[in-house]
Amino acid sequence: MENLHSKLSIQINNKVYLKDPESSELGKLIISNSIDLIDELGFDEFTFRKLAAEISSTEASIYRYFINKHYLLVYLTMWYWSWQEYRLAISLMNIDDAKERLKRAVNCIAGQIVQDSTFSQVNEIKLARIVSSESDKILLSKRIDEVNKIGLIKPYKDLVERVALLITDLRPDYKYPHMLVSTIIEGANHQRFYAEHLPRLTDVVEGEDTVTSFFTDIINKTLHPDDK
Amino acid sequence: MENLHSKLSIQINNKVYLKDPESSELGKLIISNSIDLIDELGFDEFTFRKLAAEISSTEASIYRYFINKHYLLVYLTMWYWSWQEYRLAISLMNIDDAKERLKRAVNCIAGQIVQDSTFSQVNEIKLARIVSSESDKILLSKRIDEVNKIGLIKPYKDLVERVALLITDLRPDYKYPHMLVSTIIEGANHQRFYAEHLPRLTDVVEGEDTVTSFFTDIINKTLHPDDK
DNA sequence: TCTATATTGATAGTATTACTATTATATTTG
DNA sequence: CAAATATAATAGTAATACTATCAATATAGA
Repeated sequence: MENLHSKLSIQINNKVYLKDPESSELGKLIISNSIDLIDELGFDEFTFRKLAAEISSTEASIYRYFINKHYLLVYLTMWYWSWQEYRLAISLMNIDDAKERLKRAVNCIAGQIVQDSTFSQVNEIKLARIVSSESDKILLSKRIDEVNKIGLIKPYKDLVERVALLITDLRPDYKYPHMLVSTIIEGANHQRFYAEHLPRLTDVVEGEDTVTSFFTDIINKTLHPDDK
Repeated sequence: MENLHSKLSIQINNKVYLKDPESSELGKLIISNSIDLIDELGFDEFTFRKLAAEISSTEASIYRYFINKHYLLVYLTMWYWSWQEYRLAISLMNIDDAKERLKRAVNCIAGQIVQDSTFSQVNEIKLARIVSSESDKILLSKRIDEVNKIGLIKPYKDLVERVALLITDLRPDYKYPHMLVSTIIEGANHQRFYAEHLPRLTDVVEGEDTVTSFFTDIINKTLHPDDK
């Protein structure tokens, strides 16, 4: 991806934080170090106390930014989905062919993440790993209705919608575009995790991006014009 | 499903518990009430203290059965996958046609759960809901390697393997049978949850089992003989 | 430059959780 | 009936998830 030299920042719904972490040095430290720590410890073992120690600050200071660690995770996850939508938009720019657009979209949502230097305090590789293993704690949690009501799932729904539209462009009569997209996004995350820890649940082959091939194959066959 | 009058019980790897909960009345109370409570509160809010209060026992007594609540969840989840494999075996009994066998398998793993009266202390509908929203806390957790090493994921891997074999029977050259099956099982769980809480991620239609139709459609098209 | 305001740090405290330990009392089994 | 076992009752600890208070410092506006 080409470097966009203008200063970009991803806008996040202000209901997720008490004070915008992008607005101060401490806030930026909270974001970048929480990504490191959650990736290292897992979300359950991650605490504001440990984070405070890491950045030589205090629990109380962190609580001025986020009401609790669940909302910090929501923030990170929202950032990630918004960033994915931005990546997708870039990847589709100036591409007109519907088939090619969809192919690129699948690569975007199912493919492996590489570091993006546009956003300095975010390590996208670690963040992708976090979203991969922890985002179900948001999407499938008992708090989902509360979080959804104030609009915090919007970035994810927007991403799904955008790719679903590409499917509808190509095959207007396909009945399950949203289910297909959300299944691919989450399935890809799971499969990548399993490849490392539970290979018997997968068919990954060393040195190949089997996950992308698998979902590309599904998309191709499921939206095959012969089956209209 | 016909009632099997013989006393069946699902065998669970004894490394998941300290004392077999099936071996005593208290143990059975722990299982049945933990299902009720986790379904009601969600796993994060569920504690051994609350469970103890519910069954008029004590935390210490529960700790004699399970070293912690994570392992109790593993127990419940293992039980569920083993039960699913049993259901599948029953559903395939005396059916010879490979296509029909696969179709039935997909209905089993993606379809809606109904109560099974064979196992009295387990409410399968609630348990299915728990597995649906909480099992990722096992499969995607930092403890997965430890849990996997002692064989506690075997029931799930066996279930996936069994269905994957049906796919291979039908299409020996299909390259991703395990990924397809694990994606369907987990995807179906997620989609059912979204249907209730985040319908924009789905294409569910009131009164239809859209989830099963969606995955059946994927299976049919993905394994379509014309694409060989 | 002075002052008001906002931000952070330092410290302390509370309720709850996730356990462990000890002892007493039933209950079962041999 | 004695011995072993299971459970209840109670207590206690370290860690977590916060909340509250106040002092120090930086900043911004008049």
